[in-house]
Amino acid sequence: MGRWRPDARVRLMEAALALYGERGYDETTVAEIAERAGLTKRTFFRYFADKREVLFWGSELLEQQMVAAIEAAPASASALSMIGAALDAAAARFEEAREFVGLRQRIVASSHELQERELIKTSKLAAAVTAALRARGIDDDAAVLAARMGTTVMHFAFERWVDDPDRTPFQRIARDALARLKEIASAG
Amino acid sequence: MGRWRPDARVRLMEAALALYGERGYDETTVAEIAERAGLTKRTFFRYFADKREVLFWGSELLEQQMVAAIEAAPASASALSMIGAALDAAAARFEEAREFVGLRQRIVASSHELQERELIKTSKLAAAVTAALRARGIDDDAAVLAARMGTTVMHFAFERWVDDPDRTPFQRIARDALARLKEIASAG
DNA sequence: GGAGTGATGTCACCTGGTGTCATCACCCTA
DNA sequence: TAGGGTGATGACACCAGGTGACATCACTCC
Repeated sequence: MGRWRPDARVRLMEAALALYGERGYDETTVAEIAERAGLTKRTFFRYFADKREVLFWGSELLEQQMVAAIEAAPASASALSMIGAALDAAAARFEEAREFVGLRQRIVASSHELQERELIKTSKLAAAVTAALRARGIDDDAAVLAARMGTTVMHFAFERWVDDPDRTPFQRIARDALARLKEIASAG
Repeated sequence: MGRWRPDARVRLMEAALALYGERGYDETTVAEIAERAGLTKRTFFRYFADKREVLFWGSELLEQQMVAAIEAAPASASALSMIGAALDAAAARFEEAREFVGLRQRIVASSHELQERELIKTSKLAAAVTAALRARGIDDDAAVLAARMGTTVMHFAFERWVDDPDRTPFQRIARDALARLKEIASAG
């Protein structure tokens, strides 16, 4: 076997992405992924907690960048304008990996199990954003609510962005969505 | 065995709730639940799609009642005021089953797997609310965003409500939270 | 060149989940 | 009142995800 060959994690990710894409998530076996990567089922589970997690590697990076954007916002910024900055950071990350993100999204959308995992990742992201907002002096309740509005807008914009034939930049879609959300909230 | 004894589904639910509460979700086996209910593992899976689903029986009812509240809202109502009505409906449901809801919540909070399932149920609820808003003439984007704001507020209020020593009514907590959300959105 | 170390393989095992068929309780009808 | 039909359940075999324990290999460093 490919013992000791480097990049086991990356090989496993690529194998999983390929197989999930080719024949579907449910129809793919962990043993098959491992075989394609020249490894063993046991080794797969040493790198990824479960069969789903392999698709969400890198979500911490998005989280970190959004948090960093909030930390870097001007002192006078309101909660929602810091959310706007975080969304800009997300935009940069999405744009730079557009095709990967698109494939990944199609796979996730095809499986109930994967959507569950996606939702809890979003929830974790919201928690991180909440903490970042609190660190910037936003009070607890407002931090929670603003962070959730942020992930709502991100999710909404993401869905529009991934299969937009015009390839409108994520940043623009997200900004419009955020503006729309404010409008709806104010009109109530 | 208790063949033919009625209420198999209810017996399974009660057994599951009891065992999850006593010894934890992960430490409970489906075979054990079935045994406690006087049934078989195979029968458990005839009533519930999986080990998690047994805790979410009745979530369709909440959905229906919130949708009904939107359908019954006055013609002049804004998207967010219809969300308010839906939250009132949710409040009624929560209050009438407070202790069950609390136990269930503690169990869900203890397990990652169960939180995932909870999140996808919330997402399904948001989709139903979105459809109801659209049926009331709210445009697509606004319906999606308002519905998500609604589940955000519901979730936020729910967390405060379940372990509030003062037993403040859910309705009041939710209304305050909705007001707070509007305030944050407007201040941005 | 040999000891140590960390990544991998091997194997056994548990549990969630499903397909298939037998079996039982109950109802209906002659 | 016997017998057939029907739907719920049991029994059994099986697959895949996931884990613990231990052996084994490649590589490094002395």
